Amino acid sequence: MPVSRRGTGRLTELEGAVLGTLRQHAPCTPYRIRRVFLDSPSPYWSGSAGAIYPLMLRLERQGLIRSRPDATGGRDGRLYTLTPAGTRAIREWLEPPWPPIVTGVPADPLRTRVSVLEALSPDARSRFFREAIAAIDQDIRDHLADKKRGRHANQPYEAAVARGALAMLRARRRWLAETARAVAALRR
Amino acid sequence: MPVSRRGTGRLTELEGAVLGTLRQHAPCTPYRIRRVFLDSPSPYWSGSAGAIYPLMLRLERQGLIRSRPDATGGRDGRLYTLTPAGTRAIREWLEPPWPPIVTGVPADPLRTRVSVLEALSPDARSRFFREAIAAIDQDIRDHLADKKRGRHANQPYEAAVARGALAMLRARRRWLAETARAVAALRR
DNA sequence: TGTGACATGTAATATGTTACATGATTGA
DNA sequence: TCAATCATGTAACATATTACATGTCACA
Repeated sequence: MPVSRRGTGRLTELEGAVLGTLRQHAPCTPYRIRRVFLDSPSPYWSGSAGAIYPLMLRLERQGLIRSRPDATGGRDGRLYTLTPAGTRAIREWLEPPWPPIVTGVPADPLRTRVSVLEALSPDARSRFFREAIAAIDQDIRDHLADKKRGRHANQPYEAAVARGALAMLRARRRWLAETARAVAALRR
Repeated sequence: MPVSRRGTGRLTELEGAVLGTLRQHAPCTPYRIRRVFLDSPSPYWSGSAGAIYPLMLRLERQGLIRSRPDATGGRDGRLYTLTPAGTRAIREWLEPPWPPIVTGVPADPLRTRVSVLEALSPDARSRFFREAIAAIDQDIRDHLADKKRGRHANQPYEAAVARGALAMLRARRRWLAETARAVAALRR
């Protein structure tokens, strides 16, 4: 699905993320931007070539970015930079007012599944919580390892983003553990 | 975007949510299911007709649901029920192992924006945090009002989902407030 | 010289959004 | 009787995914 509904005249989430990434790395190639998504710990940003290359062509046609030939790499490619209109578009995307999907409760596939959990046997339900908590714990460990390795030191916004991701993982873990207890109590 | 990448042989998020909702309300019309999405406090589930009707036709072709004519409504329509294969598909979708997008850090449009916040002036940054926190506070009030009104009383899983959504809103609010303070400190 | 990682794309496909058309029901 | 809402769809469109084709580079 087109996941991101476009507010009037506004950028989609992916467009905003691409322009924002370009702002930090310009001038750069589409692959450089893909790399940022591919290396991101969030599984949400796939960074697939079929998304990024066509998107950057569209943004250039819209006048938000500009490119020049790039000879330095092995193959021919293009180096992109923001235009003034692109910079304005980023600001408009960043600033309020936002569409409801921006500030509202974020989607959570585990929460969606819990709403259907009645469909499982009691044993399978216990297993659901056990495995989900284990998976989140693994994610938390990965995030902490990243942090220890000094990723984002001296990059206050990236560090804040990492703290935010960690906070969400922990809050979700807490909620799952509580819910597991509540569901186990139902059983009696 | 197709928001949900399909694990091998598995349902997408929307398919899982539709089958799960059907399970709770069967036999019912596609509109009944749309209604659940439309009434959901999460802005993620749009419940647009153009998503639901074609999706249910597909699910029927795949043998996961079955329909019969419905004369009770004003216009002709169809009443759907799950097939045994549909019930199995729900269980498979619910149970581990899950693709990374299920247990990983959920996407958060506000977090994405924070990673680009350098693009704003200090004043605009302050405004960003002020407005974002205000929007979340409003959401929290709405959720509490729903709760007070007794929505989901006696429905343990729905109640757990509501608690989860509230927990995420609060964790996000806390993170935003902390980040606002950290950013304000940078300014000096 | 062959293999795997890096890099630049394109094509076919799937699916969600927006917008529209249509009809029934309800209440002012 | 008019408007709004409920309800059932369809069609055009946008855009992300998967899979593929291709070329370069490092290095064994």
